[in-house]
Amino acid sequence: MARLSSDFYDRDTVEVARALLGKIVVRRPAGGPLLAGRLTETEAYVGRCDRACHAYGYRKTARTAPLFLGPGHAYIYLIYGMYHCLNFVTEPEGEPAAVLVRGMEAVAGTDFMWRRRYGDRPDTPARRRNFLNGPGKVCQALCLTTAQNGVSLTGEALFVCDTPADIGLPELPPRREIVKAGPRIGIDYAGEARDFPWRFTLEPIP
DNA sequence: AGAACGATCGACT
DNA sequence: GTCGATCGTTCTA
Repeated sequence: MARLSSDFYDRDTVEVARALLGKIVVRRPAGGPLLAGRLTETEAYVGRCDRACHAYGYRKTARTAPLFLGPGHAYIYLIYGMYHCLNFVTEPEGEPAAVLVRGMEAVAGTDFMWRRRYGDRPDTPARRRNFLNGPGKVCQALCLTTAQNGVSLTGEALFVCDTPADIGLPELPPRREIVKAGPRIGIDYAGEARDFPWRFTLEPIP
């Protein structure tokens, strides 16, 4: 299956965060169906210069070690004691940095992901709106926990590809969309980095 | 050893 | 809009 190689991630993190929008994240959970989503919201985190990054100032600890594995690995951590966040490690090896996945649209395995999020609760407009629009929600739907922390994105369990055709699915209809940049969410503690416009969303053109 | 806190979410006023 | 849940990581002593 055609997937993005480590070269895709081996460059400036802000560029990767933008380039990932519209791409397809693919997950094969053990004993579950193929899951896929179209990325609609990302954020860049750069250890070298960004107080909001867990590896700010090249801080290497047990938690941040995956950020030093080099481009094309997953960095997944537990937050607030109950949710997980998925990141793709970027930049050349030795530069700890990553792109946080904050949102996506379901492409494959939708029913399975719905069950992961809501169990048997029925479909409502509010639940549709809030299905996959947050980092913890994405990990819940994709069955991602720290068990997958550090895995290579060139493996089978988790990777990104350009289009659904790359995994044998029908192409999606073309859409009018633009990339919007803005400040990142939930990092008010991060000093000057608080205002970096490193959050990217894919928005419909009005 | 102990305390503070967090790249969140959902329930509730 | 506010607030609590819940626990690993990190820092301080």
